[in-house]
Amino acid sequence: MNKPGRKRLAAVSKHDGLESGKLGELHTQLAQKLGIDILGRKWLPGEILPSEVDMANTYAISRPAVREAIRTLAAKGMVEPRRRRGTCVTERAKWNMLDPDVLSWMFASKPDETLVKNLFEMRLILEPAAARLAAQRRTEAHLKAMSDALTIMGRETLLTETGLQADIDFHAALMSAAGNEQLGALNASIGATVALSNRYKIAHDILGRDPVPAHMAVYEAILNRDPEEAHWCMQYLVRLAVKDLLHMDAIEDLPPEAGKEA
Amino acid sequence: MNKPGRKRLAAVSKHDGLESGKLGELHTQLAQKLGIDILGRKWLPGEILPSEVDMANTYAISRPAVREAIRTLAAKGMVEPRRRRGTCVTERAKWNMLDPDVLSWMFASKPDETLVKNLFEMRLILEPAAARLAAQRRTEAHLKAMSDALTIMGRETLLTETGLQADIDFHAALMSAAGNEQLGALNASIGATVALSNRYKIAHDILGRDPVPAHMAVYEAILNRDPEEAHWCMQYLVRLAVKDLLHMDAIEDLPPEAGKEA
DNA sequence: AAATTTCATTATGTAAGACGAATTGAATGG
DNA sequence: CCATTCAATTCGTCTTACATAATGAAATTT
Repeated sequence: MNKPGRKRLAAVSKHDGLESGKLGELHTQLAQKLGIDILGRKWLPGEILPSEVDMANTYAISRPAVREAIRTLAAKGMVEPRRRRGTCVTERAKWNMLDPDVLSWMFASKPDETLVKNLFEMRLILEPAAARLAAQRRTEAHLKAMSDALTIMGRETLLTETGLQADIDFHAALMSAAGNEQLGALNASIGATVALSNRYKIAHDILGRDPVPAHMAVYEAILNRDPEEAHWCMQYLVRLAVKDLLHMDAIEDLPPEAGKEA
Repeated sequence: MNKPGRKRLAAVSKHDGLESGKLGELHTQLAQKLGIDILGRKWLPGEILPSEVDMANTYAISRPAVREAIRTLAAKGMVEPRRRRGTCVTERAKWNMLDPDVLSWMFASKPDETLVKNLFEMRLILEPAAARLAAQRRTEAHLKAMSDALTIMGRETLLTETGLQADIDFHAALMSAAGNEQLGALNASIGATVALSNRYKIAHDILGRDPVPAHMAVYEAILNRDPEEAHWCMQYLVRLAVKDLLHMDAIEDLPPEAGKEA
């Protein structure tokens, strides 16, 4: 089966090899390619990937480079190398679906609507709770970070890269203010959603409503140490994003808005 | 500075080298050791780890092994190798605090009470919401998995390894029934907490109350497709665990129980 | 004939040595 | 004093070789 004729060349093989341009290290490129392929169901759980030497030949890179790529995927729970058997794709339940890399690979492989809905569902559960905690635990530094982000958002809108980053920073500062490192680890996924929804709006030219007021309301509730208000305002904010992005008034199966009226 | 005298020997260096016994691969051992050290604050964010060759000499292993270990840590966001600068420990906010390995390293480095509190705080936010979703999305397969787990729990109690596993399985089945893959990725952390609290109880010989009734209540609410009831019952269940493990009636800063009476 | 043991195969795990490339920092020159 | 150049350091990569363990088939024994 294996054609032994094809000698490994200088890492520049136009059609199936990896680019040697400014795309990062080789092992990173391969990890990315494999990750995207696995998430895109080109390799299914339980299947065995080609052996390291095969891959090295296929992509015209060295075996250590292949191994490091596999090591990366293994660290994210996606593959499991074992002697003599080869490297096996693990069951989906073991994958770190919230890892920033894995998330980006998911977006790259299939911009699935389910993924977006799942992420917003998660935000709708987490962020209001985080806001509630933040209202009670925030320090001056957190307030300043959030306030600064709001200022930039107001000045730059979401059309500029810095404005978009400010939006992300706002949510990051809030998660940090919640004072729970483990909860804070979910910020990466939230940031991805924020970026996604904003980029979508820009791409489809739906400037829509000004995002600052809703953020400001959250900020003030946290400033005033009002947990309930913070919770409600954040829920409102996320629901707005859902409405804009998914054209849904609410995510099914999640409880409707709390008692308060808009 | 470098002492060139010490030649790298056959991977068995009693005092500072890595064991060559049945502790897994060398790169895994090193990743583990470095991970624990970093989480234990022996290396602080911003600091540069020893160069790859230095480490290879120190632990009497090969450079590829060192590199694979570093690759593992990099995949979890804990270090960032760069040419000429060396491998730098990243800021804590970038670490995947919910990664199973990272969690286990945290437990190994410092059984911090804050960590336990953080994890239960997260459970108290996530699991009731997940139960609510599960009540609306569960399939027969999910019900069977949960029911089976309950049966085993009732038979084995939490004193046996299988009984403990059944408890974990119950929560895993519930998270799966919630029908959100991203949310489901948090199950690893929840499982760690469940295991932790049960092992703690066994170690301190607090058999305490029978855990089955509370679980059964959650199960029945999900069986009956009653989201509110499921939410409440799960919140009650987690609160019980908090009370047993942390001797606290409630986690501060989180809202008190809903309207219902026990 | 069935079960056990043995052994060769195969893929990952590890080692050693060399070179490439990029970035940092110091030395040099304007 | 600033800019440029250059050299040293460290990660990134390649190559080759051997070790190790697990698999499956063959051979032996019961």
